[in-house]
Amino acid sequence: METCCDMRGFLTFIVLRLLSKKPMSGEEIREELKKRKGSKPSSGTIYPCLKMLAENGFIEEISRSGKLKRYTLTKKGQAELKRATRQFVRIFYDMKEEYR
Amino acid sequence: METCCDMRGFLTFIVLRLLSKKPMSGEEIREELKKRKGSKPSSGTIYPCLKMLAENGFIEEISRSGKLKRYTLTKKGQAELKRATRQFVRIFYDMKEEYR
DNA sequence: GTTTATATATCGGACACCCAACATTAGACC
DNA sequence: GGTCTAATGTTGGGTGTCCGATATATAAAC
Repeated sequence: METCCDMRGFLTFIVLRLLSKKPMSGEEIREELKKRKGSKPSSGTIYPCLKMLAENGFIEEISRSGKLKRYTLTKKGQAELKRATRQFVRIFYDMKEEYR
Repeated sequence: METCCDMRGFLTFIVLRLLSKKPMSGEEIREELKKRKGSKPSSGTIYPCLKMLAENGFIEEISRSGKLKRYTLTKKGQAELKRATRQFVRIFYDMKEEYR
């Protein structure tokens, strides 16, 4: 094994973050993740994730343009993102120095 | 479900980060994680993790004081941490604003 | 309306992550 | 040496995360 730290497990957090900035569709989120991570999550990853978030009231469909189904955060989703962000900062507060 | 984003999957990354700053033992790492996350990883979590990292040459035992077995990063571990940190920053570059 | 392309959705399974419980080791103290 | 305590180590299993393959829906092009 040449690498560790594959950084799984933050997909829902990243999705909430992206949707908090602007409404996005599954495809748009996949594209954004490709830019950031280098690899595009499969459709079998992103749509179940969106479905789960919607079913639990964190996000909701806001518009449909063409085939694109865009989501945005609900109040509950905003609260969850806030909570998760606090947690994130508590864990990684010393990452600050890495951003430059 | 009231929360999502449980932020699993970053344990090895966090461990490498901690060990890059100073040698630490399993117990010391558990304590530090309790401070940051609020919950202490179980011994069945931390020791297999350290074992895996050691077996793959990312960390090595550096000293033994009392029962404490302290580890530090190897060259390979430093390289992996650097790679993972780049990845992390690429994904979360826009978290910058959250640190204040 | 048929074909084509693209976005969305579902399903099964592989693997990773972590915990709880239990077992072992090593030093401290007598 | 014997006992106690704390750190380390091991095992089994539950759950989460993600992928690849497959299926469906939608709109555009013709």
